[in-house]
Amino acid sequence: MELAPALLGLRLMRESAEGRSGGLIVETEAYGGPEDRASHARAGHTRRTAPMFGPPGHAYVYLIYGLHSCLNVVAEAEGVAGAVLIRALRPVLGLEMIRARRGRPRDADSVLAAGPARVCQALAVDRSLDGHDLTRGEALWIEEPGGDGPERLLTSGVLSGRIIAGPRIGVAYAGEGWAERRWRFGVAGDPSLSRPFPPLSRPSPSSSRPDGR
DNA sequence: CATAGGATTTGCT
DNA sequence: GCAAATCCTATGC
Repeated sequence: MELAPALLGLRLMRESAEGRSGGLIVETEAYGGPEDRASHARAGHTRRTAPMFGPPGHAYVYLIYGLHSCLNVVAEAEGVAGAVLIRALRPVLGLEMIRARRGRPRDADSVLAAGPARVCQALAVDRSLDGHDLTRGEALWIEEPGGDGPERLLTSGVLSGRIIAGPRIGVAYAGEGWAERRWRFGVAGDPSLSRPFPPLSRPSPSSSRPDGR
């Protein structure tokens, strides 16, 4: 859980035959172990979820709806299930490449990786990278954003106080309070968020319907 | 062994 | 706003 907000502002990098591309992590979601009814690990240690129980800092990449890949960073010590879904990036490197992979020439740069499956398509991440070590700086890795440019605006100092939390997306089925937990984190106001965060509201019976979808 | 459904995106109504 | 696309895991008989 602590890892999810900590990843905000870091750079996710990809090196492939086409060259290097990457972006700043601006939205994440935390998933727990078997006790978390919204987590893939709810079914325990299976072939598919094995990376979630593996060493931290490795990737857990799965296929959803038969066509989209999603990337997680394994979060807990080996043997303990937990992972952080990368829900959105702000693209900063290899824009041409990213645009070509996405195949949507008319989209604004900011939305090219605004969504967990878009992140994977933008950086050409698929299940061949399932279990990949993200700490070694090869093929796919996470690093501190150095240098200058717009990235500096997202480094930790400025970032603190700009992190917002909300309920996780698409887990209404979980019930028992797991669906309501605010384990989705994002950089407030960032143009690359996958969708808005619901306003933090006092229960006002008649007026609103804080949906989340 | 059969089947239901999903941590999503897109395009059309 | 709604449904399709499409694979594979998990679950139940």
